[in-house]
Amino acid sequence: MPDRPYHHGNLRQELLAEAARTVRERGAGALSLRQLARDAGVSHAAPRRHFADRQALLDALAETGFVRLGDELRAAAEGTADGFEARLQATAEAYIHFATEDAALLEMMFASKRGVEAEPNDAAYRAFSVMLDLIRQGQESGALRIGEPERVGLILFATMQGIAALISAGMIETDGLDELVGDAISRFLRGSRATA
Amino acid sequence: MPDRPYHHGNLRQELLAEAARTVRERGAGALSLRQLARDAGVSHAAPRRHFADRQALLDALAETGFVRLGDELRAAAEGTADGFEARLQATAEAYIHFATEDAALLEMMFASKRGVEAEPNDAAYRAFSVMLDLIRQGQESGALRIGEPERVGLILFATMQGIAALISAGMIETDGLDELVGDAISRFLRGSRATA
DNA sequence: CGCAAATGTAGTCGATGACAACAATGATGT
DNA sequence: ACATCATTGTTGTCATCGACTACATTTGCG
Repeated sequence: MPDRPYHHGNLRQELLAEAARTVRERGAGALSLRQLARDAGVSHAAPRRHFADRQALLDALAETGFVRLGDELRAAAEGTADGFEARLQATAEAYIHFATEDAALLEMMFASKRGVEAEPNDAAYRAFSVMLDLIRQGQESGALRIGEPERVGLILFATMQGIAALISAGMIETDGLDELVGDAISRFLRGSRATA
Repeated sequence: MPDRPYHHGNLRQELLAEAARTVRERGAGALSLRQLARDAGVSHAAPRRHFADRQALLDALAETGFVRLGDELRAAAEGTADGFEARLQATAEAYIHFATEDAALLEMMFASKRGVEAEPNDAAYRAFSVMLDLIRQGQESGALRIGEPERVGLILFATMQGIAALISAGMIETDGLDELVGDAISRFLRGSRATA
């Protein structure tokens, strides 16, 4: 039986992966650096070599969350070829899917940014830019007419995030969920294609 | 100099008030039962008589938050006499005001409900019912035509909460905020008064 | 080969939440 | 009045945690 080598080799990644698991299953509050260390089979101080403190771990987790969210949104948007409205719908569903699968993570992602001004190149912005691109595309195709893309995208993003929050809060039954999302989207579309 | 009496007399309320202050200024994570006890001038175990554990304190705080949010929304909705759209606008502004003044609390409020199915009579629902009433009123006045009030109210609520989340996350500059909210509202209105 | 940086370990400190046993106070019924 | 009992507060303790320091092992580079 091979004793574990002195150097783990991939500790940072393993810590992040296990942390993501814990957050998904038991929430961010249940996350303990020492417990992560035990799970990974290293000493209690080892995580410190990779994360200056607990918050740094949470921030890194939030960052990977935004990356993944951006990827999933983009995949949904680009994996649907049937025109603007269908793409928008698919993207919204992807967002809601993420939000239901990883409610605690999503909450952390937003919490991690409180009190920090947004940098135009971070993962959060790249996730948002999927919306932006979508909006621009809709405007070119004529499905959308009103407003600067920045603002319209923000409103769209907010709508999705708001629905996600209400789901997390248990204020929306998961039954009629797709229908609700579809309704919100088409309402947004109707409101955005009339002339101002 | 009067020694503090053995019984504080109003510990629960004082703990909640001080906790609200701490959450507002330094976030929910910075809240410690022992620190609260010190602030109130009682022993470290005294809070336990009023809150079974830390989470119970947070839950109570969230509850009072929903009560206050409901009150403020209702005051805004009812304190504006100039017709449906203005009322809607005022309510939205009240929501955003709450969200900017008490970002961490609002986040807590939603987090506290995760994994619990909504009860139709709790404070969260009463806050939401302000929206509901507003929607019904709008439909009677003819300003809104589409959809069951429940669903439309949910979408409206989600839109506000979403904008609030983006503000907390620093993704929305506070400059053009009122304008953005107004835009979101009128977009929602346009989308909801066209025929389905 | 040797040295420095990276990575992991052991030990410690102060703070915390939870709990138990005990004390003071106040309310209630007679 | 007063005995009794629930309420509310106190002291003491424990396990856990995050943060920090000093030290050990490994890896990689010159």
